[in-house]
Amino acid sequence: MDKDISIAVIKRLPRYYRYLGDLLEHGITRISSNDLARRMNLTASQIRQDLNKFGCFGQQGYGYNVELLYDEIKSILGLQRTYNLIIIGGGNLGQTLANYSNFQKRGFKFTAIFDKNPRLIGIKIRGLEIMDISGLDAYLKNNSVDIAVLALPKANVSEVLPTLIRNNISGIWNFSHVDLKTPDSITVENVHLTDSLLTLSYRLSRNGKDSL
Amino acid sequence: MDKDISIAVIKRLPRYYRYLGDLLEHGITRISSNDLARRMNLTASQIRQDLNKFGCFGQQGYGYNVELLYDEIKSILGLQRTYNLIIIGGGNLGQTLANYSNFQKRGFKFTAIFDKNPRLIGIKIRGLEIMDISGLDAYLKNNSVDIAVLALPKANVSEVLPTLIRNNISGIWNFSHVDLKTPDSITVENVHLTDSLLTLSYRLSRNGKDSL
DNA sequence: TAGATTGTTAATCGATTAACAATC
DNA sequence: TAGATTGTTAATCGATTAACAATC
Repeated sequence: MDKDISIAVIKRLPRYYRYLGDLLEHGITRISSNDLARRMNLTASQIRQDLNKFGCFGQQGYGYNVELLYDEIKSILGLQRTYNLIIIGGGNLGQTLANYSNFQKRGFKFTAIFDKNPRLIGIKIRGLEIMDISGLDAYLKNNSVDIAVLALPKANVSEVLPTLIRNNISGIWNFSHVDLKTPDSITVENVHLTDSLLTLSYRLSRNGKDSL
Repeated sequence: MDKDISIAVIKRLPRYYRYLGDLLEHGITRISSNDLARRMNLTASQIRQDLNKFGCFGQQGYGYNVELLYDEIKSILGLQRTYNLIIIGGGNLGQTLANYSNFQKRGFKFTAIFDKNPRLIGIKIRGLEIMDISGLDAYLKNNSVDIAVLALPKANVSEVLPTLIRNNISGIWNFSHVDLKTPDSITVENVHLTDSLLTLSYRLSRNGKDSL
């Protein structure tokens, strides 16, 4: 359980997890770093280096036990527990995320949706009623919330961010197209869709497939 | 117009573009690498290195002209032209993306949406009627399409990917939770929401704010 | 002119790859 | 045992930071 794992490694972890899950589904019980590297388009060296940041999960002459490694990475990713999430912004994106079952399956539970638009308040999404944003502060005080999902226009972020900070939210999954200024105690993960699209157009106009 | 721009640099370009746009909006006409670095939480050195990969946009003793630099980066990102996009998958996510006006504003035009679900076919999203996926091949042959947006379950990707490849699509914006196997001529940009969320839970469970 | 700030070279830092002894 | 493959150290490669001469 080392400290100072680089971001590059962290970003590869979910991908390892995904590939190991696929292997499991296909009934493959063992895998060598070499074989996994070929499938994932990495080097075997890199895989062994990455995994050894967290422990010795393999066995010389054998490789890695898929199920064991899968469980280890699951635990490394913090998936042994569940998380309570609230969605700020009940528009298209907020509703789409609330409807997406894959998150729930992995232990991320949406417990509330907030919006300030009276037309949206009261609508039910997957059994969750969109609540008035004015109740956010009280909700945070009375419920255990781990992650706030920001799915609202960037112009409105400043209206809710102070409330989240004041209530010591642990994590923010930010879909708004701004970089948030938050205290160090809050972990922010950004999904900037527009940035992603511009990266694509850059590469299209240069015609290089320097993927990922 | 160098070759071999690293992915790290490419990923910073949209962020430069965004910050410069903000500066423009605030009527700021010049900026030094130092000032921009402070705002963006980068080093001045890195900014100058990044920009000089593409040209000499600054002036000693003065800094950078915001509008000029903004336009340069716009052009570097390939935003001097428009792109035609089709969305494969007319579910929640596909509809959300079609509704999102920011993309249109930057020159990304959605020209069609496809699905195989009879319940969705015929529904209009922003004036776009969801079409039967069986018409995809013909559509690609008769229309100029730059980017296909994959907003469908991973299980269904294999049903449409061959058609896209056969018709020489230039770019794929992939929201499906699989890594695509495509020829080098196709540029793929992945948005793996689940991976992003797992990255967040990893960091939450480790409690380190090694942001980005 | 003097001060500011770039473009660019050199130094440092970190991440990836290669190599190999240890060992299952 | 012999072969395979890990864990780990060393070598390489690339990206970031520092420094500074050039110059507006």
